[in-house]
Amino acid sequence: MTAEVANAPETNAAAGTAKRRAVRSGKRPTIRDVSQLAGVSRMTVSRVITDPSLVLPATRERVLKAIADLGYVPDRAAGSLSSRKTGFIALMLPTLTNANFAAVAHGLTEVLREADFQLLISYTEYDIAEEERQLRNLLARRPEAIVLTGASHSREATKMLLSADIPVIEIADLPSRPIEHVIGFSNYQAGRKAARHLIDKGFTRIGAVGGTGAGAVIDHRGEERICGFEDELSGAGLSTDGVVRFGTAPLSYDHGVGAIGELLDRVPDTQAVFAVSDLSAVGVIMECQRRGIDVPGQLSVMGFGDFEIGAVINPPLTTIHVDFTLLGQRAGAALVDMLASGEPAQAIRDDVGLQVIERSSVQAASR
Amino acid sequence: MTAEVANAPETNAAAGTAKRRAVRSGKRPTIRDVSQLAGVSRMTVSRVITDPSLVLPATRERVLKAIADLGYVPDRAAGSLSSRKTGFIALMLPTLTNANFAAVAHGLTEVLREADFQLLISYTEYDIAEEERQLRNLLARRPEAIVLTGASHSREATKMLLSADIPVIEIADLPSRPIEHVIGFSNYQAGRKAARHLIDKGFTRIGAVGGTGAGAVIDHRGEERICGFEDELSGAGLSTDGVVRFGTAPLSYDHGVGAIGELLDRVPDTQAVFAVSDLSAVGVIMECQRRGIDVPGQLSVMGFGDFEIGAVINPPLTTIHVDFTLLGQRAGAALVDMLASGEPAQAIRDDVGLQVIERSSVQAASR
DNA sequence: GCATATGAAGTGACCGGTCACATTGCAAGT
DNA sequence: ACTTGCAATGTGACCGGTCACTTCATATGC
Repeated sequence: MTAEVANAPETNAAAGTAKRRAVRSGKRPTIRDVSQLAGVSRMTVSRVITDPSLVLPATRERVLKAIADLGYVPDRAAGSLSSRKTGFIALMLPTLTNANFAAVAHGLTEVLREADFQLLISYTEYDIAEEERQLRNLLARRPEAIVLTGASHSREATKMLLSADIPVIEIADLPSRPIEHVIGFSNYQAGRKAARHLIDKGFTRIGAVGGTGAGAVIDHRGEERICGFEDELSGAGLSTDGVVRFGTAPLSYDHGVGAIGELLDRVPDTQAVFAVSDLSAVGVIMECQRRGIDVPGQLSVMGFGDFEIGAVINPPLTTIHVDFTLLGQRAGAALVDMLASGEPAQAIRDDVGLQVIERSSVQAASR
Repeated sequence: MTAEVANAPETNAAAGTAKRRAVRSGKRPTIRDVSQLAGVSRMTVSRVITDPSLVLPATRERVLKAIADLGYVPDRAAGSLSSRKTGFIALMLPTLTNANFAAVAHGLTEVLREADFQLLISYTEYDIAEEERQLRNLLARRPEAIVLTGASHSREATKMLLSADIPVIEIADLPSRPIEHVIGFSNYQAGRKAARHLIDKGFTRIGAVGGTGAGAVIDHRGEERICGFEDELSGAGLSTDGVVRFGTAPLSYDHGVGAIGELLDRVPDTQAVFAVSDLSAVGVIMECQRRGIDVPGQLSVMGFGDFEIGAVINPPLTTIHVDFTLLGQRAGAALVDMLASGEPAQAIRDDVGLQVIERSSVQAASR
């Protein structure tokens, strides 16, 4: 027996029968088996599956019955080869262990499911070399389009993307030289906006915590936010001594815990901090509680990403919101359009924007 | 031009060339093009790709050069059809918006990447009907194995899984009648263990918060934990009045915020609460803070899942840890073994176990 | 009543690889 | 010198669908 059903030989009679049939016939039924059983040609079966309206109801029923009786499941690999349509959309993200990127995947799936596309998800762990490797694997599956986080790719990766000759959408950033389509927001502007917000609240000793920009594993988007933040600070004539780069991507709660320590060592009288990620910001707040530093009384804290946890903690976190689900949905909708109509789509550049969400972790400076 | 490069006509000279070549030749190069350019047969090219050791180094170099010159990327759909090996492993989860399930995906990928398998991820949103639909789509891609969250499937889904005739691994549960292999832990035992822990701390008025068991969208695993919890409570002669089923899956922070309100309305003098998910537990703690209820002074809180946030909040959350990453890795390793060796593997039943993590959100009852 | 349009179903080639087996050249064994 | 063995490469069929046509029957128009 190929596969024993442990502890439950009686599991399911019907299923058992199906199983035995599959084993007996030696292999899975093909479209040919179905056509013979239904007494029609293979093409008719194919039509029943791809566009039933092309087949007379009576015939259709016979075919459907044959399909059900045999437990036939079409082989998409064969179909893809012939029709040159795989129904795959490739998605490459830095990681799935990040609620916002997971939201992108959800948004995309939602839209693509209806159009019968299957997402091929890959992740790079923020590693550009890995991105190239994964990309090669993905392209071998002949996706009809590819969605990836934008802005920084290896030379070879860019080349592969271009010669793949399929729609390419970069998301979660707004690169100045996109490969083709872009649906995202400016991380640099997010940083500036954060700084502006804190400056407008009357703070003058303002810090920030982000990841280090060294090594192969870099969070470019986070770094861009930090750069924007620094520039805005400088532009306002304020010191950037409180901008701390600490630890490596992916940034999580721990990061904030460690980074705020370093920041306060450096600039003890800091009034407000921006963390490049809400997760890090939550870590900052928790560490402050532990140290007896009142947030926002003594230190205001601001994050980025509007993660769910930010709204729940005490004090609730002021942050910058980007609608990642929407971003995924827009990307999906754009792809469905492009792939349905002929190809020569105008290059898209879609900024989904940013929004400061004011909650109570930031409190205007007392004068 | 097929695809305009917005705002950056000068993007990348090399890439531009590749693009033009692809466009000029009209379509992607095939193994035939490579073989002609290299002056060898198609089979030799195929060998260079799948097992270079079969080809003389000199020949190999010529082929590799031809591949590079043409920018050839093999078509796995064609290869799959012929070799009857797709290199796909299907993974079906309730959602990706859950750190623990995402961890499973990560653990699996890690192991499978090395063996050159591509994960085909699908999620069901805790909906059994959707599971069936997704399963059908997945099976059409001819995965060589399938990994899914265990215990409850539709009749039709079970049938499809059995007749697919590929290894099936159920994870994140330990169904009494598994389909084939199981790598997981007992959610029911997790519930009992949680109750035991709180009872041992000396509490007598103990509550719990979980999701409702009604409707199509059910979190069976959470419900099992609640059942185990109830049983242990009853077994100890304690009341189960404080066991609250509230809201629907997926459970997050909000759930705890709402559910603790209902629980305290019902049983105001509750001493300790178990939440079926850490996320919900965090919500409970934050809501208590807001209401001025001291945790753990007035109310002890315990969660499940050992999510990162639990270690960071104040007070740190007592919880039950399950190593989901390990779970994914084990599943991956088992699959690699099965697929490498011949098939007739012994049915696996692997319990990765549970571990109570004591932190300070639970404090022994004062007598 | 007959040419023509239209809908339903069938035919054979083909998609791009890989399988099983055949062929070739050359070193080793007797 | 003549097998024998093996490594390197080639040959043609085939995987399971779908494409572009063709065929056939029936409905339609004049």
